[in-house]
Amino acid sequence: MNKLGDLAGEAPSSEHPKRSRSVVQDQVLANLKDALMSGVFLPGHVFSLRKLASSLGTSAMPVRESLNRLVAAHALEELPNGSVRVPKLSAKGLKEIFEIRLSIEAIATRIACETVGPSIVRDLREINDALLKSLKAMNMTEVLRLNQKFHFTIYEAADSEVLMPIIESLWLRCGPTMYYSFNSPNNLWDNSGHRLLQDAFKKKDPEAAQSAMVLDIGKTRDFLINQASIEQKAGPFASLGKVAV
Amino acid sequence: MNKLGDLAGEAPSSEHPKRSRSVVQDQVLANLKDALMSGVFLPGHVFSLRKLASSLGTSAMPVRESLNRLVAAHALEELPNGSVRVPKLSAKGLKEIFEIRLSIEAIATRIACETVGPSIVRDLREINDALLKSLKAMNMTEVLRLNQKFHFTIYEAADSEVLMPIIESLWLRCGPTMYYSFNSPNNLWDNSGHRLLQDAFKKKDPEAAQSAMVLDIGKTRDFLINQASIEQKAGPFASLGKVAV
DNA sequence: GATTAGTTACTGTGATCACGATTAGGGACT
DNA sequence: AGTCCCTAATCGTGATCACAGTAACTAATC
Repeated sequence: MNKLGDLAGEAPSSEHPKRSRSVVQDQVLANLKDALMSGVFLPGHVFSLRKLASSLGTSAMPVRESLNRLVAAHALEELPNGSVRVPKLSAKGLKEIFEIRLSIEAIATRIACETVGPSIVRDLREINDALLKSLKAMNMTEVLRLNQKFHFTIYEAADSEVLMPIIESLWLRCGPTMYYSFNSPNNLWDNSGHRLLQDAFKKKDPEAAQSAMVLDIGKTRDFLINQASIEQKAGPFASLGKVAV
Repeated sequence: MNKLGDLAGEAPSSEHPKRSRSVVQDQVLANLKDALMSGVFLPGHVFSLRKLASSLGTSAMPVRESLNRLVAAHALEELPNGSVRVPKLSAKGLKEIFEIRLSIEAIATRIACETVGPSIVRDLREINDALLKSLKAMNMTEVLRLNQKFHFTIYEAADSEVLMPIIESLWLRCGPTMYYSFNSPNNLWDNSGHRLLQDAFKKKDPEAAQSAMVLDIGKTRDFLINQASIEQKAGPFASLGKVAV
């Protein structure tokens, strides 16, 4: 499973590629973030600095700094020997994260609904239409990607440099687990939250938008908690072996 | 301004110092965090990798990783040329941070009051007594340190790996500005919030504790916002530079 | 055949260097 | 005296290396 993304696929032994500024580290970081959100790495996966570097076609330095940033954002956790891995969320930790997500994303939703223009209504509808189509095709990877896009379209509208990093960190933390759980068979996605959200933004009703977001996240949380208790043996919450990179 | 702390002051050219594991980076990071919270660096201060390294008696590597982590936590911000500096908070940014602090720390306070044992009452009283003493002596550095200890005693009691990193990040972001503002002459510290908090924990009343915390943070916010408008010319709120991503 | 000891490969860490870009400073010319 | 250009110092970045600790694997011994 080489090459996480389409990062400059040249051989490491080639001559100096034209790099203007620190694009390398940014690309590596973006790649890793995307991979985490998309469920490329399972919870518990341990990263190897040199292997990751060579698989990305770069040296260890940019990977070191990227992993360091993800550790600082608690998207990855540090092992006693200094290695980093994708955290295995306990049921308690998962519940905590969603508790905070409820509060923070509710605030962001209210602010967004208070300040944003009407163009967001169309954006949200388009995203949700695509989501429903992917849901019908049972393409859960795409469903999760579009769900993320739906939520972040709202949060970006809040235009807060304080809220956004917190929300991103929370999503990075529960992303791997979410991906894992929503790939299970008995998965029925409830779209009522998204509908209520669109209605609230159409009517520019911040209170309604806020409670709709609380409802939407609450449903996701309940599903995940339920899955956690089902998959307690083989799921990402138990001891699962490492996955080759 | 050499030597932030008492970090291994040996000459870099000496023989191998006995280092068991990655204590160096941890010490550097702890030093920088402490310095930020204590107001050693003013908002706008630009860091130089090599100078910081030599002033700390180490090489560039541990400093690089520490600064990187602080950037990831938004405690420092990245300039277009890759240098990092202490952010100059705009009045809007400061207001946002305190808005989130109100929500997050209120939750942490409620959880703490619900779960923690009675020993916290004594701890809080001791800290607040020392705070009042330092206040009488007009030792504002000590007051700020004890205020931080008071708050974090509560937050640590909530025992959450989700809330604590968020709270720490928020304090790191507004720390330099707080230190700067509270060193001003016309500063009267209102201790009523701390008193109400202690009462609430004594009676184990989570709701009262939560609203007392909201009150306490709100008072600090109002004072800071007021200071911001006073010092609009020369203070840390002056012409806010671009905010790099 | 099971256990233990020894060796080998691999881990992150810290230090150092080359590179390109940016910046500040000084000198010369108008 | 003011302005402009050139140079030198400094910046972060990416690559590479030595080191110490650890984990795993192999081989020898009981």
